[in-house]
Amino acid sequence: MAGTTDVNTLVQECRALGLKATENLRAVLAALADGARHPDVEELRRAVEARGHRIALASVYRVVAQLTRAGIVETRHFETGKSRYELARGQTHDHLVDIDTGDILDFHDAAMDAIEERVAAKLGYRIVRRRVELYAVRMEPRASLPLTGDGGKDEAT
Amino acid sequence: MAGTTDVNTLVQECRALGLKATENLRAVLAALADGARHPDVEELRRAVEARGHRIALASVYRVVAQLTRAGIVETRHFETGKSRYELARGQTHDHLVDIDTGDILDFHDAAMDAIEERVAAKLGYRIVRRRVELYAVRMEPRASLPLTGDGGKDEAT
DNA sequence: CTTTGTGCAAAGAGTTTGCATTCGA
DNA sequence: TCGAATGCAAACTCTTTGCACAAAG
Repeated sequence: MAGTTDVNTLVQECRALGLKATENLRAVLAALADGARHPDVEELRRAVEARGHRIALASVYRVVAQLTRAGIVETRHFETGKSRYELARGQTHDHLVDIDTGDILDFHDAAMDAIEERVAAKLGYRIVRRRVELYAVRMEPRASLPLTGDGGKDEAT
Repeated sequence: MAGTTDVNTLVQECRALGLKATENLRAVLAALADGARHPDVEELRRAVEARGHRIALASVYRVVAQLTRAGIVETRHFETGKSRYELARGQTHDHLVDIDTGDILDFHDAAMDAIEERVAAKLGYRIVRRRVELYAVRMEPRASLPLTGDGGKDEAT
């Protein structure tokens, strides 16, 4: 897992794709690799500057756009009006947004994919990309259920 | 189904909720009831003005916001950057977006709902709202499959 | 008559872009 | 050196808001 998010590896990928390994690029990748999971531009800029490197907001936009085109970053549009970014780990995944805290959990469920494909096929379509977002609240823990040790059971990363 | 989208009925609902039955409200409801399925503000304004009633863009925003609060309209945020609006028919439903044409098909699948709930429960959550969008392309029709009669099979309205 | 809705223009948020300068290969 | 990347500010798109006026109940 640490290898997947290794910054140097990501920079290599970028260079292989013809991008210049600039300080901005490195810093954005580093911030995405071990910062908050789904930062927006401002958070990303703060994360980069927290690493001691100044960057203009416009450059953050340009770098993430570039990385998105390269397939290294995914741009998400939740219902907040602003875009959020995350490293594209190979595994595609969906999101569950905790309405109360704003936390975003990643998950993946093969059966869900299968059903979606079946539904699309019935309509005569082949799925190219999907967006599944579950907006939810924590369930009241029942006394009979364990409280800890399963909260992050299916979460990615 | 025709009864559900009857404008007078919708206006009654609005009045019952304390909204004033203004010309703008009526015209927007009428445009939503029998115009394009998922108009954005501009399209909605054009549809209203095509009915011979002038309306300011700001008023379209205000009317749809009001109707959304009232639960009569649903505001959708696809990946285009602009909001789209539709009448909230009782049945909640998901969307399949035709990448090539921009067409939006509505569908609903109980099994999909069930799986989503199961996944959320496994993470310790109860779903409040969900957003499922499938971005897809038309399948090449195989010679062995019927061409007509199933394209719109599961579509709502 | 009072409350709510309306139009217009201005403001706001998020994002993109033109241009001169800097930097990586 | 040369093309790509950067910073800055201005521009752009979508949406909201303040205010004076009009209309609904």
